[in-house]
Amino acid sequence: MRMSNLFVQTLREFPADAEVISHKLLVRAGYIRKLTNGVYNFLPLMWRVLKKVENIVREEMDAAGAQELLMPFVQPSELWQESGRWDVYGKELMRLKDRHGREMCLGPTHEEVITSIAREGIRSYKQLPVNLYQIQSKFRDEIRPRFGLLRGREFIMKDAYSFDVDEEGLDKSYEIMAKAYRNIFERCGLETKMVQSDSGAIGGSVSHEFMVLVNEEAENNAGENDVFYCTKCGYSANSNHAVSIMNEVETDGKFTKAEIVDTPNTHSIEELAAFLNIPSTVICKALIYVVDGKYVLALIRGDRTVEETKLMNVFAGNDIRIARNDEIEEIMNASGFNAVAGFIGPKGLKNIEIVADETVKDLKNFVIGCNQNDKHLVGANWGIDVDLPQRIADIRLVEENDKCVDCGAELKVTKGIEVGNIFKLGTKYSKAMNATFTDKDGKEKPFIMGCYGIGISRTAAAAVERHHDEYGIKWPLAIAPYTVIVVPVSDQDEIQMKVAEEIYNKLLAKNVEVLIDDRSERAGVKLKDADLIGIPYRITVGKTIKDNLVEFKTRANNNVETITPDEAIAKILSL
RNA sequence: CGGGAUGUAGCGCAGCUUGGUAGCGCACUUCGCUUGGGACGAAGGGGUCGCACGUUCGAAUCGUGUCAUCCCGACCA
Repeated sequence: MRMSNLFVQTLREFPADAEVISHKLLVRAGYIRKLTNGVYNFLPLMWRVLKKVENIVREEMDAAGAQELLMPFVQPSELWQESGRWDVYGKELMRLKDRHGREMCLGPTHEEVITSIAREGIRSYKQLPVNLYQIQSKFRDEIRPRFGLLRGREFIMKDAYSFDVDEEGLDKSYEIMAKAYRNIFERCGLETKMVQSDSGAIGGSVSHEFMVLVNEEAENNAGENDVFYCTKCGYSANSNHAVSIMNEVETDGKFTKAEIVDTPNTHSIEELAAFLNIPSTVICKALIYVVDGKYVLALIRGDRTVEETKLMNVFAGNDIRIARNDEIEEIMNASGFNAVAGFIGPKGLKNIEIVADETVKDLKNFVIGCNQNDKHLVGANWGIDVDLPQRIADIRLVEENDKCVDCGAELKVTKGIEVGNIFKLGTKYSKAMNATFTDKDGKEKPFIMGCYGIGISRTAAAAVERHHDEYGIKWPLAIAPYTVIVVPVSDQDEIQMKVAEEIYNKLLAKNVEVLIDDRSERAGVKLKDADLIGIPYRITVGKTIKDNLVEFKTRANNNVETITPDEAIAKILSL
């Protein structure tokens, strides 16, 4: 391709509305252009990159025995009613009505559709196992789209679904996918970590995410997830799922008798601890949440943080948020109190589910809210002054330097970009949608399902996050839009142009994806653009051509060699 | 959904306080000159100042509303 013909517009400056580096660079280098909030045009260079990623995904999925198909982007509400998700998916599901008033939605994922395909097409265990996948645009009406391609509303995704006769088969399918995913990301030039994760709204039991770890110190860190990992064994998990063994702390408050004391204006644990001159570890914190519209009181040790996903899962919920002040008022009124946040306790509260984190079990002579403003109960003990809730669970966020549950070594945290995930769905959808097959024993059984996603556009953006420098993108070879760019320094120089054209034509003849910068621009412009766009290799034909030498630059490490044109061609052909 | 900010040419911005009919840099067109790290000169083209209503002789500028975009928060009581 000739640069003079290539549809690309590089910008001298970064776009004002971009925050993270992949977004800034992809816009500035002319790969993408925003159409509206969270929705982007993929321009020719970007489309080449996306096709590269797609093809790697295709090859590995096909090699793993999966079969590609394509399902509709618009789906009828009836299927979602069947699975039960029409009412629980929330506002992320883009709903619309057709001209007859029938409710439809834009597909955010395709469990329902694939399940309907399976129940019509698969009758016998002899047809199993099977794994079907597609690569397609998805739409999720995100609360807050951001970070360019990393969290858009419309994005390209590969979603695969496996069907097995039993759990054993699912385990096998799951393993095959995990292996395929490792191959895919490795081929894309991305180092990933497979971490345990919450299974979320999709449902099911076991799930893992593939995270591209990003540098904690990087400015405008694009990693939206916290990943806890063991420094010794292989344990790693998303913060919404991570567990740990905690370090020992002081849990005896040493208050000799239980009494209600004045604690004016101590709205936070820090203020309360400072006022009473005690460590936060002898305070029992009480937080009111709303899970699927129902009130929940969560108790946790004062130095610890509630992990909302874990809390939500205790109640098998779909939605969780902290209660608003007016809701707290409502609860208090219903129980005959008037305390505000900061002074809440479990004792005497009505019509509320109470759950305690494991951290509060061992508290002795501790401090806890008593539903009276500006007062706390000190010297409290479970069973004497306050009842220990029936429901005790791990609802806490793991912290750095907690210990690994598998080996006892220290846990560390890092930021990650989730580029893929794999789920064991089990029979969640097949049962709900009555999707069954006839097994060997002649009985009807629901399919045992798994689902497996890869964000194609996000993977490309993550590659930019990981591979760039101050001058621009450094595409990994496998997903670069072009392999090499030939740059004649001066289009006035006949010899330079002639040699550049020769190199270009020889590479073209060998089916190399090659660009030639034949524009009548000054050298600086052409070289800056080549760096910005991030083509892995550059062959620069300049003055030294009179000695039959060109410059060969490797963008990944910015190494420069001076070699002959034939040597340069040979290097490219040997890649 | 709450809080903050911003909407002026394709991109990045100034002008607004103190109303008088729009400007700068990049990009674009033509000519000249230049060609190893985003040159230079000359001449051009391009904007209902997000939109609506209001105040005024007169609104990019003041007021009200609305839409859009970006950031922060969705949180530890």
